[in-house]
Amino acid sequence: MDYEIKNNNILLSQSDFDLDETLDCGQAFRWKKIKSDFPCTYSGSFLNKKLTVSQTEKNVFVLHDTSESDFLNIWADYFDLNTDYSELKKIFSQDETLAKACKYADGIRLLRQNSWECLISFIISQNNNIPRIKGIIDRLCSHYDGRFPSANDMSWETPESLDYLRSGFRAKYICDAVQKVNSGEVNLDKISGMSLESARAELKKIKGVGTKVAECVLLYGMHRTEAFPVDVWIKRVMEKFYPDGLPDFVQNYAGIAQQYLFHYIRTSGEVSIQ
DNA sequence: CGCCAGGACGCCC
DNA sequence: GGGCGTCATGGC
Repeated sequence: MDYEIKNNNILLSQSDFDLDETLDCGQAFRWKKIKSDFPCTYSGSFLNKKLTVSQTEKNVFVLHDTSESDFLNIWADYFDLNTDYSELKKIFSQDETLAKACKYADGIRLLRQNSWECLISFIISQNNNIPRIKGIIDRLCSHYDGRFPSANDMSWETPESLDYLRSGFRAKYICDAVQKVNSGEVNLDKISGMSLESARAELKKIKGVGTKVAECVLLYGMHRTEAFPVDVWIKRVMEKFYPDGLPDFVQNYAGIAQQYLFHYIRTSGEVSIQ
C-alpha cells in the first residue's frame, strides 16, 4: 500500500479503485456523496467509525481526519486494499463479456462489510429499488442516533414500532432477524466460518432470507467471494451471455465477477435488454 | 397513471 | 421440484 500521512489525513495512491464505482454500485447503501466531480467526496461509516474520503484524481485518494492506525486496522481492510484486483481482472478478461465489464468500471472493489448490517440491508433490499433501500436504511440509522443499530439495540422493536421505516412487508422480516440473532439461534460469526452450503441453510432460517439475500450476506458481509447473488439484472446477464453458466476460471471469485457484471449491465446502456 | 425494483413466502400441482 | 399470486412502498 502506497500512502503518506499529512496533517490528520491519509494520502493514498491506490490502483484499481474508484469511489463512485465502489461506493455506489449496489453493494453498500450508506455512503453519501457530499461533493460531486473532482475531488468527489463521500461520507460514511463502518463499525461506528466515521470517514470522509475524497478522490482527487484517478487512483489518488484522501482519507480525511483519520489516524494511521485506523487506516491500517479498519479502512484498508474495509476497502480491501490488500487484494490485487488487477490480477483478478486479468483472469476474468479471458471471457469477452467480463472483459468489457471490467474495462467499463475498472475501479470496483468488494467492500468487506459488517455481516449484521448486510443482513438487515439486504432483507430490506428485496423487491425494492436502490434509492428507496437507501432511504429506509437512512431512516433506521437516524432513529438510532446516526449509527447502524445492533441486534441488541433493536431488541425492543416490533413490526409496528418500525412503521417509521416505511419498509412495508419487510418489517416483520427485520424483527425475525433481530430475534434470531439475539437469541443465538442464528450466529453470524459462526456462519462466516461454515461451509458455503451450511452457511446458506443457517441464514435461511430467518424469515425473509431466501437464496438471493443469503448470497448477498455471504458475499458482502462475510467476504465469501464464491457466493453469487442473482437478482433480475444478473438473471438477464446469465440468460444473454452465460446460458451454460459462468466459465470455470471464475468460480472461486464469482461474486466479484458478479459485481462487475451487475454494474455494467445496469448502468452502461451498452447492452440492450428486451 | 402503470410498471418496476439487488425477492420471499405460501399455496397449488 | 416448478409456477403463480401476493406482499408495501415509492422511484421513475
